[in-house]
Amino acid sequence: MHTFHDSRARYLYEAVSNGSVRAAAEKLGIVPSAVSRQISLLEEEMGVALVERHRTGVVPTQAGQLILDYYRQHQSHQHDMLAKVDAVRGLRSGTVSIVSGEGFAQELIDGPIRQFRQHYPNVSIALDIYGTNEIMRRVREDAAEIGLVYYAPADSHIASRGSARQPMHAIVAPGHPLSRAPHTSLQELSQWPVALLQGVYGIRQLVEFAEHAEKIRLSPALTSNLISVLLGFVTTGQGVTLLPKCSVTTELVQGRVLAVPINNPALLSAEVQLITRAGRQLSPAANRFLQYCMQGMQAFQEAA
Amino acid sequence: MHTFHDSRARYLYEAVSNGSVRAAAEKLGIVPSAVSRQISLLEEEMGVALVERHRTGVVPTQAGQLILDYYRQHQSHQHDMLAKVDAVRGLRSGTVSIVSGEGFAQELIDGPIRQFRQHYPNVSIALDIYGTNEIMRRVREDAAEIGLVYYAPADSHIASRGSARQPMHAIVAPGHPLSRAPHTSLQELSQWPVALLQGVYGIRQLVEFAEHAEKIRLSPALTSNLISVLLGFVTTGQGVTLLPKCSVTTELVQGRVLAVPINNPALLSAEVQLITRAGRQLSPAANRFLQYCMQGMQAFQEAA
DNA sequence: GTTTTCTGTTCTAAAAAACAGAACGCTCGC
DNA sequence: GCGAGCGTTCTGTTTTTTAGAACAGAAAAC
Repeated sequence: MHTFHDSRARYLYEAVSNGSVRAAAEKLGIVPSAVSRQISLLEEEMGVALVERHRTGVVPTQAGQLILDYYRQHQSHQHDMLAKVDAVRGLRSGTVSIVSGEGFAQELIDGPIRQFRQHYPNVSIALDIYGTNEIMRRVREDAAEIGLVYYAPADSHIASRGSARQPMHAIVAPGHPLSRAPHTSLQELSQWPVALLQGVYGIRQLVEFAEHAEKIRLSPALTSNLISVLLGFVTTGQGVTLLPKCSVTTELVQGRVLAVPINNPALLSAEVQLITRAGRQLSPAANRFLQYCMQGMQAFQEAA
Repeated sequence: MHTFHDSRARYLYEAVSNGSVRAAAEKLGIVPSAVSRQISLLEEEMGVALVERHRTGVVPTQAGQLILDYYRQHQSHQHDMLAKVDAVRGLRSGTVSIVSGEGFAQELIDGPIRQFRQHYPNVSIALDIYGTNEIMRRVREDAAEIGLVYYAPADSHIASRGSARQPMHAIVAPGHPLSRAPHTSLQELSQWPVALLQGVYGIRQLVEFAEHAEKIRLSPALTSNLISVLLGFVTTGQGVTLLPKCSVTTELVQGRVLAVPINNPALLSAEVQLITRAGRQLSPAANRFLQYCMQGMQAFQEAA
């Protein structure tokens, strides 16, 4: 028995459904001889008669009935599958996976994610928080489709799909001596106890780059892997930390902290990068989400 | 979206399963470009990318994965269907439907049906008992595949697939005056009370034909639609009945009745007919059962 | 840095499959 | 007998699929 051709089963189905080969041919928009031939070929392949030929038309044999039952079920399954694919294509289904640094999570959730979910409520979003290196690795290895990262190291496997300037600021408590200053400098900051992220984070790496450029060394009084820990250090009046504004938007509007610009070329020109793996074909959902992110970043940059 | 080609889904499946287009091509015994092209066509039809092309091979997208899931399930269903068809073809499944007169049921069950069931235990047999006219109608209208009928009227829609001489006998009880006679005649029978089947039965119609030919009228003391009723009339010593031997085999071997030949051309040349609808393509099972019936009839005729 | 060696893809011509159209055989009912 | 309906068969034509070579890209080996 050779391979079964489902297209031929359709001819059998139409012939039996419409009662005759000629009626099936008319419905299918082809000539009766083609229908007859395909049914004959199917019978040849199956090694058994599938229809009885009468003067009045055709009726299925036992074997033919089995194929018809199969064909109807098959059509149903195919229809279901096509609906699922169409849902993915039409962004009525699917998942978009994002990895970002902790500092962007709040902005993402309150901005692009909220908007995207309003338009495509059935698309699931996976947002995972990691350090810079892990973000790069996950995007590179397709564990996530989209990455949002600060101070991304150059990587030929990674493509930047957009960026926004996010200058580093000194984050201080409202009563702090620096809170009134219009701007500050690394030199000035070195006089205060400083809390910084761990070295695996891009924010920290950028700070170290600036330190190196200015030949100034900030001795961190506290390091952590969570921004909220640094903010606790600041809000309790123990010192300052260095973060982009977007990482502390909530605390800024609440007045719990203040952000003071830092006069340093590297820190001023710092950017947040929207990345994907180079050459990757993103899912329709991820592609659309990317557009929302780029719009959000543009708006954020204009507002700043 | 055009019609979905399952054959193309196979190329997608093999490409993903084997990790690369080239490996799929080798497994399928075709050239990689053909696989690549078919996948591209499928993507074009679906309007969405189905695989991501990497240096190392291909991996499915979300939409591609949906098609793969569908394809695996589809393959399973197709396999099941093919197994069922193969079972019908190999007589490991299916049904053969038979209609016969009451007089042949016992012979059928103890002969062809028993043998057929030994060889093909998984084929179901439907044996229904009707009068001659109803048997002819059911075979003609495909309500049954095979008919076994006595004194079948000519019918262009009905094809005789075999026949056996079954002379009509006078059935009498052991103590009856006729029981010792080597043969009898219609004339002689008219002297006794007679039990006959209803007019719709071929046996009765044959008797009436013989009556007409000899200008003798048997006035039936009892008519019934069941042979067992006639036999009850006979075994209780109330009179005689007219039946072929095969209708009373059980009672003959038990000695409960005796069969006396009747000197009448029509009754002597009576035949049982094995019939199917003319031009009908019988199922494999019915075809085989027909062979068993023909063998059985031949053996019965030789024994008689 | 260059070459090699894997990917998948594209292109044109050839092979295969499906189809169109006419003619045929058959059966029924007129 | 004859027309009308059915499925089938046959012979070209059209469409679809495949073969084969050449190409582009990227990683690994030289």
